Amino acid sequence: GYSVAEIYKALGYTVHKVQIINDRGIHICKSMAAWKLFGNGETPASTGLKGDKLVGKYYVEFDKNFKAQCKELEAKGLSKEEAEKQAPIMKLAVQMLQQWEQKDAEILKLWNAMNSWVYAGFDATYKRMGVDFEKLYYESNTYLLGKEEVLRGVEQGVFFKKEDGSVWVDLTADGLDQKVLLRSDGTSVYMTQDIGTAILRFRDFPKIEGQVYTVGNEQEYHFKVLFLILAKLGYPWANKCYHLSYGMVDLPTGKMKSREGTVVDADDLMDEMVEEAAKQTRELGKIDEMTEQEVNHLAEMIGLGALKFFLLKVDPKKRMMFDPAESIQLQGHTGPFIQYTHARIKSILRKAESLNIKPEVGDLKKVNSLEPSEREVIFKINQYTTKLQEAGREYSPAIVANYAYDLAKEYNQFYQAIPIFNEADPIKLKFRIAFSQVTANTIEKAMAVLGIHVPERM
RNA sequence: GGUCUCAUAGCUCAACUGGAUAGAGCAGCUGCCUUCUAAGCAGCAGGUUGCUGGUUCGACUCCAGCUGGGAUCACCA
Repeated sequence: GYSVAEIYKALGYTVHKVQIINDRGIHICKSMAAWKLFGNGETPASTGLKGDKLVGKYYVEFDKNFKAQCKELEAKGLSKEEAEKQAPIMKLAVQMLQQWEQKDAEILKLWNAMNSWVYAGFDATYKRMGVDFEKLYYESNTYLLGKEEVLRGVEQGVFFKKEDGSVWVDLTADGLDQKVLLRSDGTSVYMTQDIGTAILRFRDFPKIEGQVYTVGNEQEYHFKVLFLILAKLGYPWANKCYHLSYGMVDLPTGKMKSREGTVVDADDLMDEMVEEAAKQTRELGKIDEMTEQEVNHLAEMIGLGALKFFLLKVDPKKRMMFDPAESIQLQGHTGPFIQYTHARIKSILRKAESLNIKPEVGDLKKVNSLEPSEREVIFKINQYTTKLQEAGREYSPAIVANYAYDLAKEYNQFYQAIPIFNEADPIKLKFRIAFSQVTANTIEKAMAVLGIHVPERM
């Protein structure tokens, strides 16, 4: 999603990158409940853990205890549903949610503390990845507007109220079901909040034409419903909202489940990749004239480049297999392959400069006398804009990623086939240096769209 | 069960939206560093594009059916 925003920026659009933060609801309360029971007052400061990790730990802790308690209750003869309701730890979480909605001071304090830990943790991770958002939306704020809108919808007759007080939308005419928008006790659901968030965004950024939601494909139904609701409420931009539904990531060991803690941790992954990059850089003996700081900087660039490229090279709409062992690869169809090509070109450009050879495109009629490998590279360079447009149309950074790879691949073939500085003809020599420079620039641009930096040497 | 979605080399992925001999990487095998960085290049091997039909001059691509994965259909988020 982030890279799609960068694609549109590169195409000249104005883009606002925003994020919704789900800071409301039972899932936070689960962590809170487990922390209260087993936390012994732990904080990120006291444990040295990142805030999001600490809260995540108690989310897993909750699930563990919850399951154990359910099992116990089921052994006593309760049904599964009954046991899930009666489990003491779940009762505590539900109670906390109610207290939160009633603005209970003590609960709000704990909620504030744990949320701030999570955000601080996320911030650190985003910062390292080079991801930033212009504005964050908090569900705990936006649900109120959503509620207003739903009630307005009832007045206008696009939604209806049942006897128990719950509010519904009827989407059977659109081939869908009836969906609840407000619970019988008047509290809001996930959908309510998203209605508010959407409207708020169009108020905050009046000039935008539409919105792209980058959310996993398990929420396809949700967004289908959301956009229909927005249309029913009379918002003309409703049909300019698009759900970029990305496929889930599978691990060789099975599915990722946050509740069970079987997720690949982004921070750990980045550490591993950077470490591997540093190791290989040292083994290849490329750090001769580099300071320790420069080596670390390079390793960070390569490690993160490898990771980002690995994730972005496949079509986001499809389900992908993420094999950590394979992602750590720095050869072949990878980010470092492209970074390496860039570094080599830079090396050529430095040499040309030291020899005082100026890049010059010269007479374009020479195109006919081009070597095949030269023609391939130039052909590829010229595809950049087309590919970028295609990527925008398809909402697919993979198109940019594979373009950058293809360009690097073509250039490497030329590089191998024709040693530039052996060329006696100065016109050809200058021309080759010129399109080498353009290649490097194009690689840099394409990679920048993906949030990947390219080094001067590696 | 309804709806949606996916299936391409041993593995991970491409294929300009219906065009020529389906391409890369990894893994395996062979070569290439006294020449701009070998994180590279060249080559070998690997395919009845899940199956069966249909439309078309032409199908990985479109349609139907089947098989097998996945998602979703909560007063969860």
